[in-house]
Formats: sequence, structure tokens, C-alpha cells
Amino acid sequence: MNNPLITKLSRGNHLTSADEETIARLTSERIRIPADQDIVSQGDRPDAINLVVTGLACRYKTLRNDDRSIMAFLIPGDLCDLHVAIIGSMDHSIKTLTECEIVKIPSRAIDRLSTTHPNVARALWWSLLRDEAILREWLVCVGRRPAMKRVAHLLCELWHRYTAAGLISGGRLPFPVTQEELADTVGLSTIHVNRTLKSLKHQNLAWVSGKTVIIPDLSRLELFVGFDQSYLHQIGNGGKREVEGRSHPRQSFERGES
Amino acid sequence: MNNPLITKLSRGNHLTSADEETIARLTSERIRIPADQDIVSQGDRPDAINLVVTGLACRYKTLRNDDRSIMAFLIPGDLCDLHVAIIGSMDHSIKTLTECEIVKIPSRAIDRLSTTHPNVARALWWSLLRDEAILREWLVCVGRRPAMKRVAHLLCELWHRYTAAGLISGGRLPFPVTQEELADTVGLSTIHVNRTLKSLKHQNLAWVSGKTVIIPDLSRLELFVGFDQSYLHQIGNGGKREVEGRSHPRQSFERGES
DNA sequence: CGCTGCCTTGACACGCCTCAACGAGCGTGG
DNA sequence: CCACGCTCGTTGAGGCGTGTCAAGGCAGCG
Repeated sequence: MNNPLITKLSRGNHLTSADEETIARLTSERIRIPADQDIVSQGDRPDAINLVVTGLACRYKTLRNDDRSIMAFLIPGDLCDLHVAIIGSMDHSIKTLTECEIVKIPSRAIDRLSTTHPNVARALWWSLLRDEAILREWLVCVGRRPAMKRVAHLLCELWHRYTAAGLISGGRLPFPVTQEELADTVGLSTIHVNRTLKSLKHQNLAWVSGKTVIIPDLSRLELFVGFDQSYLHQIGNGGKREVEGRSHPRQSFERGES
Repeated sequence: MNNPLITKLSRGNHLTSADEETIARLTSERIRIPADQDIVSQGDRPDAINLVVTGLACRYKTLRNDDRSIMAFLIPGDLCDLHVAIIGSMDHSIKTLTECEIVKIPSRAIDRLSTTHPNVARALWWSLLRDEAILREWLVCVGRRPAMKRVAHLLCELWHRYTAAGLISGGRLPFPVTQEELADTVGLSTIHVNRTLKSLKHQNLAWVSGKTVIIPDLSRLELFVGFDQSYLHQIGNGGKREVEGRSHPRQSFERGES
């Protein structure tokens, strides 16, 4: 199987085959972690960086009143805590939402890259900065968009991210998330998320099917939210910058009846 | 006058006097920018990093419906767009809220630091990671806290950040922000911000006075929100890690009647 | 002196939250 | 094989927090 980190990074960086080999060498031995378990906890001072290879994880914080906030979804190819060594300790926790395979990369291996493979180091920094860009967009979303658009925007984003990781197949978006977790992500109550999903389905924009989401017409969903993928800083998927190579296969894009 | 960047960085990093001198040399020539003007605009590909020296600036995005979201306050000592070169183009804009003095640091000067002064480079990365931590906390705030606590939390944060930059005097927090801008920051309507400020004042927690905010009892305000400053990753200000040097002077801390 | 920007206030509507109950799926143990 | 308990999804009723609309006040300034 492909390395999702390489697939992702090559969407925003030019990597030589030597670079790719370097990355592949970093990400060899996997650990399996069951669902719903902390990978890193608040206050930890980890000396290794975790890379999600399969499954879905999230960053989260819990408030005193047990309110919880999910601040990021970590899909295959995402790094959990790049350079946490610099800032000292984790100010939040990371846990699995499904069973995950992760790779632990020693901090020192990453540090060495900046001298031995600056191009790879640069690509890793790119991924960090991109995570920050996503965070900003989430803040806008929660602060200024109504419920329907919050959810819809998240789905658009995930579609593009999963596509960039080469993980969309059969026109279905992986979405192994409970409504409660979704609520904690978009800043709504569980019950209102339920009603919101019902509305989205009723408008034929998107609906949950098993542990996936079906989006019959992505461009219509994007139009609905005013989605602008430029904050993802990646090429392809009908974005502004054209790529010479083929885009990833996506089907049912033009079905668009309503 | 002191260099606010050095003051800030030394709150989270150990800097030698040589390091401080290196930073001071980077931040020499200042530019003055009037209030309410873009420093960097969405889509720009700047080749210099902007450092705020005096005044207040913000990151923001504007949605189609003219809704605006402010995603960060940039106080003296804050870097606007560290390593934007890596990610390509700005996915948001930065503008002044008051008249500002800024310093433009060429990207290449920053890049050189990683080899010539790794300790300084590390401190700059620290500031980037801290900005991300603040962003996460804002997301929690907007997503899961009621209006009063959103505003109160922001005030607590700003108090600690201004203190870390050495800019609190007379027990007053600089706050040259209109209610509309505050509304765009905490994700509320202008009118509701007005009512919220009234409530905070009525409960003797905090109130605006001119372009500053008066907080009669910071610990009471922090208790009210459940403020935990650990996400700021800085030492001092009555935090968990004790410093040997005196804390900055703060008055009326123990007044706490209600 | 009349702008204009910002703050303030009231009335009302609506989006979202809370409480409460029920249903569907599924693994487990009797 | 069925009863059970658990988690997750679904639905309804009612209330509260926040948004919207509308109007006015006050200070700064040309």
C-alpha cells in the first residue's frame, strides 16, 4: 500500500524519489492502537512524533463542565505533534476515534532531517503550517457559520484531504464519527447535529451511510457553503492550480440532480 | 525601550545575551502603518516576515456575506507570518487595528538563523507553535463557551500575553478594540457583545475604560472562566512554574469583594 | 454645527440547547 | 435462542441565549 504521508506531502511539495525514500524509511514500524484511546495526553512531554497511518484520530480538550471540543481530525498521513519538543508539553490530548495504526518517529530523527534532508524537513513544516491554516478555517466556521454550513464545510474539507491522501474510493467519504463527536467538532449539541444531518439529507446535499458519507454532487455542496479550498494549500481536485498528472479518480461528480 | 520580541521569547526560551543581540539586530528599521490598514492581504506571497513592535494588529478573514472573523490579535512582539514562504501564499489577511510600528525581516535572514543561530531559530518556532496553541484555545472558546466567558477568557489571555511582553502598566490592559471587532473575534453580534460587556461590568469582573480594560481582580476573573494559562507555554504571572525573579507588578489582586 | 463612528437600549424572532423518551443495532450471558 | 444492557441514533416539546431590526445618544471632528 502507498504511504499516505508521501501522498499528502507531494500534493503541496516537490519531492524527489530520494526524498520519498527518506520518508518511507522514517515510517517503518507500526503500532496498532484500539479505538477511543489516548495516543498522547495533555501534559505529556513525548520524545517521539506520532504519524497516523490508518484509522482516524483527533485532537481534543475537555473543559471543567465536561464539555469537550475536538480541534482537529487526524487522517492517515497526518502528524500528531510535530516538534512538541520545542514547546515543552502538550496543551491538549490526542485520541483515536477508530482503531489506528500509527508510527512513532523519534524527535531526533526529525531534527536531523533539517540538515541531512532539508527538502523533507521543509515538507514537514509545510504540513504543520497547513494544520494551522485548517485550524483557522475551523475557527471561522464555528464562529460565523450556521449549523448546516458548519457540517457541510467540514465534509468538503475532509473530502479534499482524503482525496489528497489518495483514500477516496467508490465516491464515498470515510466518516467513522459518531454524532456526538461531530457535535463536539462543530460546536453544537448532539441533538442539533442529528437534525442538521437530517436537513442536509433532505436537501440531497450529503448523508451518512454506514461509516461513510455520500456526497452526490460535491460542487453543489461546495456552492452551498461557499467552500474555497485554497486554505488547504494543495494542488489538484479542481483547485486553482492545474496539475499535469491526472487527478485522482472521483466519480459521480457531475450527477447533480436535486 | 525594550524589544518586546525578546521579552516575549525569553518567557518561553532560554536566550543568551548573544542571542538577544542577534534578535535585536534583526529588528532594526521600523515602518509606521496607520490604523485599519492591511499589512498583508490574502493571496499575497510576501518575502519578508512582519514583526509588530507597537500597536495592535489582527489576522482576519471575510466571508461572502461580509461576515468577518478575527482569528488572532497580534500584540507587540508577535510575528505576522513566519515562514509563509514555505506554504506559498497567505490564506488570510492581516491588518492594523491601531496605528502600528512594524519591522520587516527578510525571509532569508530567518532561514539563515537555523544554521547560524539555532537557538534563536528554535525560539521563533516556539512562538509559531504557541500561536497555534492560542488558536486551538480560541476554537474551544467559540465552540463551547457562552458569551460572557468568551469575552472574559480573551481578557485573561491578553492580560498574560501583555504581561509577558512587559506591557502592562498601572493595572490596565491595553484594549484599543471596538465592540464590532470584539464581536468578530468571539463570534457574537456587536449588540450582544455590548450587553455582555455590561454584564461583566455589573458583576465587577472587568470593564472598558477608554482604550484599556480594568480588571479589578484577575484571579476572580480567571476563576469565573476556569482560565488555565498553561496553553500559553510561558513562565511567570502566578503560573504553575515559579520564577526566581519578581513577577511583574500587579495591583489590586486581592481586593476581591463582589 | 452637522457630520460620522461608536456605543446603547428595547422589542421581537429564531436558532440552538435541554430534558425526556423511545427505537435500532449488537454483543453477551443465561 | 432469547433477554439484557449498552451505545448510538431519532423525535418532540419547551425554554433560553443570541441575532436582527430599529432608534437614539454621545463624542470627535471637519
